[in-house]
Amino acid sequence: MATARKPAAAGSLNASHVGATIYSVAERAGVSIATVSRVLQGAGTVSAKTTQKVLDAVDELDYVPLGAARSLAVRHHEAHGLVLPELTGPYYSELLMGFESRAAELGQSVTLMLTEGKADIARAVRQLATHVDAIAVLGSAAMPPAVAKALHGKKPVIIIAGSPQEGIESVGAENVHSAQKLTEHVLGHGRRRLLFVGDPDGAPDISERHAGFVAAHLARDLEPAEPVRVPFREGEGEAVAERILAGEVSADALVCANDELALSIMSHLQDAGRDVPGDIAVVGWDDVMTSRYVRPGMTTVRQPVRELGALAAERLHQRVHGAELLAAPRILPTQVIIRGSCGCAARLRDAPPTRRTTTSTTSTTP
Amino acid sequence: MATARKPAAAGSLNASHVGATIYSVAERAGVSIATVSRVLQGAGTVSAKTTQKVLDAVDELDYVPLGAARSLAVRHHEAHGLVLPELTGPYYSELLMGFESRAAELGQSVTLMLTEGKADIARAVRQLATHVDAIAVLGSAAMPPAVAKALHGKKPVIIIAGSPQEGIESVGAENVHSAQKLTEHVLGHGRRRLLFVGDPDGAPDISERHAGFVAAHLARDLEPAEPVRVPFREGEGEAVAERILAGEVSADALVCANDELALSIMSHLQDAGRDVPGDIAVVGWDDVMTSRYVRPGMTTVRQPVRELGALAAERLHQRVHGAELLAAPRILPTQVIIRGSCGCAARLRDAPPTRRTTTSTTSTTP
DNA sequence: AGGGCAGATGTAAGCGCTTACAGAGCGCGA
DNA sequence: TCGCGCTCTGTAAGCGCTTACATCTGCCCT
Repeated sequence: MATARKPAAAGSLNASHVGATIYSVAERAGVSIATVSRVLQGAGTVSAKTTQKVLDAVDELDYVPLGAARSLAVRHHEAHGLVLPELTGPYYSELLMGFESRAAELGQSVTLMLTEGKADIARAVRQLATHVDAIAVLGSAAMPPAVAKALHGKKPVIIIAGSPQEGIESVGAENVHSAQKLTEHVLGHGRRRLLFVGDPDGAPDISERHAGFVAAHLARDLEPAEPVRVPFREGEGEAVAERILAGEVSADALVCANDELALSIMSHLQDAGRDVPGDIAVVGWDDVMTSRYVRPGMTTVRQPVRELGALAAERLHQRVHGAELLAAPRILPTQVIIRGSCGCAARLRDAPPTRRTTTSTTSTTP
Repeated sequence: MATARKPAAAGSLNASHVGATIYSVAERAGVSIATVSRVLQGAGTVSAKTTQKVLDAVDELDYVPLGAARSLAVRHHEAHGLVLPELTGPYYSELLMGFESRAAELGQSVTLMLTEGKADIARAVRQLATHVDAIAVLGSAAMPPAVAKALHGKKPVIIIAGSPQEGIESVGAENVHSAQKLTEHVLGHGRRRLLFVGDPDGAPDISERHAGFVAAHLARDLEPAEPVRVPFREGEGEAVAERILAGEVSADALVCANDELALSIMSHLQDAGRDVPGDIAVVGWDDVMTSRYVRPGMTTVRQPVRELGALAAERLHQRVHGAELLAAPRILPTQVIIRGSCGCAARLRDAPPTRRTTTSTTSTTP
């Protein structure tokens, strides 16, 4: 009879209880484990009759292969890691969806790690690295460079929307150019006391947006004001609104680092009786769902977030399979979405996939 | 010299290039692989001096253990699978955050799978099962019972917010009771032509909410109207609003299956000049961020979604470590959040963590 | 009829790690 | 001084799978 290295202790009773192995399946089908493996991997040639016998055995035993054993043998985890700060708001979720979807198409599973709330991120990343073939990290996810260093060279790493680092691949959405366009648009409404709300030092993409904000001013020989440095958190909007209402800062337009902030500020200003955009214009970034529902509609910038995630998964996969590291970051174009909050004639509402847009671009930096 | 079963082909050149193994670390530290393992696992007793030698070697070689090998040896993946339909809206993200966070605390990594867009879900779940110790599935994620069956018994499975199935553990948020309370509240405003918007057959929790809606009517000897069966998708709100505006259906209050739907409908009705809640009240479910920003604020129900995720991770972990299957579903209490859209005196805005609430409860069904 | 060949299957050697068990070295009490 | 029991370390046997290679059938061709 077939090989029987494994006495399979539980074999005599309910073999499927603890878990059938390739041995039990082979035994049941009356073939060798090599044949079972061949049938399951679809590799090699196995006669139709034998194939059926094996499949039947698999079925009867409810055989679920042990991934670890396969991974060890083929030396591939067939899994990608994704490191994000957290998941509030649509940005990260979209990214994750794009990533998961492409990874799945490529036959890779995705292991997610959230950094927020974790005490020892370096340790967590190292841990993650033991289970996956490659890792994508969101730029702002606080990943100590040391860890990146340790990982890089061992496993492919890609940075999403972060500052490109020597020897590590990056993908991101265009920021500077579109921020400049957006700012120019606001300036075009005759506003002159614009304020950038958000912390340019907080995250690489915010920094780029601020750069665009500054560039738009310089292009018109205007002096850009100092940014109002606040973190993202929703609550911050209130604080900013208070300062404006109290007259501590004066402005006729706010260019916010993201929609959450913009929405919160606008809402507070309106509650206090201010007219948006009459008294003050407010624009955001991200085009979250709420931005379509508020009155006036929020003028903002839409990023191809899902595509970004998919691209990261794709590149990781290619790298795992031998592709060379791409030195230049891949930059995806964004879209400026004009609604009413910037001072444009308010329209009642946009059809969800708004088209009244300006496209600002660039792909793969020169 | 120490064991050298492995000639470690690349050993002579840059050993860390392809990846150091426990053998190369052992060799470099001048100890056996068992000692290296002991140091890394923190198991057994190893002298301080030896420990340091090993740690140094690990550092110098940038050693990252191969998770698969460990998993194979210990017969544990130390990973939990989570199956969700998709990730739009805050619900799934919150759930995922709660799940990931608790799992991480327990030392488990999480592998995410999204069913939306996948052709062969059964195959995907099977695939997932090969890499994880246990799986949590969102109730409405279309997971063929056959798959559940195959998995159950082999690996612990838990259903989140789904219809409990014999032999499979479940966790969920309370629906019936809070839906009844919410409906009663609306009836309390004198409304009599309430409409339930959403498809009770679409998902188990919607069905429960509808049951509460019906119960509230029966408690007052009122006849509940037939539900307006529409899927969740944001676009559907418009269609419903059109039907109301066209007079095809008449109602003075809408009890919607979730906030997305409620918000969309309310927005369309307002655009058409209808007064909410004056002409018609609208209430939702989930307490998404937007519900705090719209005017009037959306009256809704808040679920402890994050806790739900954490609980699922926790139970899975316990089950993996031998805990018995819990027969009764664990039900977490929810909170009815009263704002203006139900007809209550509109207030300008709520402090984000609104407190003007009714708490509706129950834990672990009798 | 015999040789050759291709297709089907089996054999066995790992993949890198954990861990039971055994052994070595050492201090200490009798 | 000897022996006992520690503590620390090494040996080696797997964990369940993949896969190169060997083997065994038939079957066709000459």
